[in-house]
Amino acid sequence: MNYLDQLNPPQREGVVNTEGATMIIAGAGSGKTRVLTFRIAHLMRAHGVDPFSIMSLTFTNKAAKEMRERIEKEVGNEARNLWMGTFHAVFAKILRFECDKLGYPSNFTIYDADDTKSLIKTIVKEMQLDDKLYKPNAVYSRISNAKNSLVSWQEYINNPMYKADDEAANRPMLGEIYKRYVVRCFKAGAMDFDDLLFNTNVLFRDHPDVLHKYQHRFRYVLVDEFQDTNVSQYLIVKKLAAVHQNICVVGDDAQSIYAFRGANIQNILNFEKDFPDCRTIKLEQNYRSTSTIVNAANGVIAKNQGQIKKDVWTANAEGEKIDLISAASDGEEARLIAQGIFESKMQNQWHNQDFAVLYRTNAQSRSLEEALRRANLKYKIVGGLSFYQRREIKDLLAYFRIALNPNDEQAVVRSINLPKRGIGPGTVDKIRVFAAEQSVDLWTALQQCRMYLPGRAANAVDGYVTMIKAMQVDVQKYDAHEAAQKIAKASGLMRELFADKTVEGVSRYENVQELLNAVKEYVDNEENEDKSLDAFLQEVSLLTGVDQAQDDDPDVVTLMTIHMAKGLEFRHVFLTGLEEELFPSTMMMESREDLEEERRLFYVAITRAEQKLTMSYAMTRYRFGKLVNCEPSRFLEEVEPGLLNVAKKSKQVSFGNAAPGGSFDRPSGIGGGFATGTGASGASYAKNLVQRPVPSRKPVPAHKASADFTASNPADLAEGQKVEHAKFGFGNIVQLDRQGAAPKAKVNFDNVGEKTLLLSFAKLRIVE
DNA sequence: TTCAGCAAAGTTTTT
DNA sequence: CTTTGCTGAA
Repeated sequence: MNYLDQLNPPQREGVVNTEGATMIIAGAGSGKTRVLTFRIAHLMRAHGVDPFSIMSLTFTNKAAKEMRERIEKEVGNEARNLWMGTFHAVFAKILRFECDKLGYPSNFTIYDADDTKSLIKTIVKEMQLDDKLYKPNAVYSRISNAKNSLVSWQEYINNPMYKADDEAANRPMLGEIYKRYVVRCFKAGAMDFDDLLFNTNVLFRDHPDVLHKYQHRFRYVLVDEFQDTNVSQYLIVKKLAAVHQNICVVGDDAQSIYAFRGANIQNILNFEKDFPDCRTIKLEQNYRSTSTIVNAANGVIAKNQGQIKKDVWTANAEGEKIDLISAASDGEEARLIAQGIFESKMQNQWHNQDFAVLYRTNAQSRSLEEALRRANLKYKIVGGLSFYQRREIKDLLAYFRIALNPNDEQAVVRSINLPKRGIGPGTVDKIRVFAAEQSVDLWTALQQCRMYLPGRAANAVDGYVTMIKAMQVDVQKYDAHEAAQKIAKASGLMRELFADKTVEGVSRYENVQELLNAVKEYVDNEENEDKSLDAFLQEVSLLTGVDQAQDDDPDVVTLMTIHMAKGLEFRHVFLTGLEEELFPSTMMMESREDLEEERRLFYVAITRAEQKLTMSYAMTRYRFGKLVNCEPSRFLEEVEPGLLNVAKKSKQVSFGNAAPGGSFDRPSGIGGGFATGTGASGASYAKNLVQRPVPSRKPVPAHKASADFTASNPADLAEGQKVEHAKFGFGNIVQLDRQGAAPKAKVNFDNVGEKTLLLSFAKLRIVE
């Protein structure tokens, strides 16, 4: 068995000991994916285990796909039959079979974060609560935490501890919101992400026969990235493995970076309690990185108190020192990074794909993108706004959803007046009120609109209902692609987008075409047995940023958040924005645990690098359009100075008296670590650098527009064009900006002076 | 109901 | 800097 020869002793132990409970603590770059793939291959090849009885849970769909491909190489296409995917995807699949037992329709909708937030918003509004206090994000994170800890709304309301907490936070109605939210989702036949796990737990708890079935089906359960599982997830796998006890979890407590989502390192400790005979294996040899990088990472993570003892080491060469770039601004930082990539490419004969630029927040990608574009370096952004989160895509998906589940409230709200059908928010409210008062389905309320709506609105709603009914027929009759095309056409969305000849309009139309292509691809893919639109939608709603179809050109620089980079590796990593308040993030700085999670994030970032690491920070950065002063991150001080190579590129920056071994200049009272203890540390010394003058507002003289005034198509506008505005009179276009989501024109008006107008809002008529 | 125009608020990380 | 939400006019 030659594959066993490719492994070191602990790795081999992890592969061949397939029976019983196993916990593999795998240091960064120690080959845990390799162990996991070989373990599964070994099960199938050496023990003849049926792939249908192996469940392997990963963190992203992409990880699952890669692992499946690697296993396929070992065992052939039988690997297809493995149950492999994210927790959410795998249990959504199981729930589809079983959820009638919980009272859900089998084609239940999955609400994404947008749907969830907008539902919470409407509930808060309906309860007439202060939306400043009950912000959707805050409310949802509270609900989400409850669900991930398996606290139902009943338990939540009855638990005086939660009540006290909420009252202390001035949000006494949270329990009621939780209740209404759950009820509303249930009525809409919808589950949010947390429900997929919560309801799986409910299913297994209340239906022993179902649990029994799956317990016996899955003889082997494997969990990757175990450190990032929450209580809800852990209980599911614990129950599943209770019969055969063949459970293998792989993780690294040092890389736990999802506590904000309910991930619980405690699971690792619980595991040893729940499976007392468990075999614990440590993988400590790092094969990925130079010793410089491994040592730097070790030094950093050693500052954390709570961790499992581990000694990550490497036999790799020392490699280059870690470069540290200090830039005067975020713009300069980006420029120096582009330059750094260019030089590294030349010097090492590396390609674009060998580079990754990592940052803490998505907002940081803008300046980096700009610099890379200017340097002619091809790049891709992983995550951020995914294709399926674009407005036009979500609009069309909303129609798909209604055709399958006409009670999907969020989809109805989204689509009912799009394109404009004369059904405004007032009418929508009336429909909702009727549904609530008569306690009927939303779909029933829509069909009975004549009973409570005035003629004109009722006609409009009737038209909508008729259209949906036709779509429902299409979905039953055709495969996903044909149905999707018919729905896209019938909805009127295509016509509206096609008519829009602006740059953005054209690209939106193309995006919709792209979605239809994706449906086609889905239908043509032999691996997908179920060709219905329903199946396509289920798959799509669980896609993540990393899962997206890669562009045609693989040789590109990768830009992404550190979170997205987990599990990946690159020859040369640039870690940017190492500034107090940004990284570690102010929002995270409420406790020692918070700081330690940020430090683990730093650790993850460092250990992505194979050959070379470059870190950078800027002294000033734009935030909310304001220039803000920044201080170097405390994390920089935690990197052993001997491993650092401070670039001398920027003259504006001094390191104070930072002789080797010294520390960075920092205002007194801040100190290293978290001496001040409060979340406010650091906030005191970041102040606005530039006070921008408030533009004086001139009164706008009235202008009588000509009677036949009509707006020009914004696409026809050009710089230098003479135009007339309905309100401001005549002027010349000084500058056109079609870059952003909202294109703008700067116009110099004869009477009013320069004004910047959003093109979509501008009533500009071209003057010959 | 729709739309232009203006004011205010918002940016952690993700399934 | 962007996006969202409100308001008054048609």
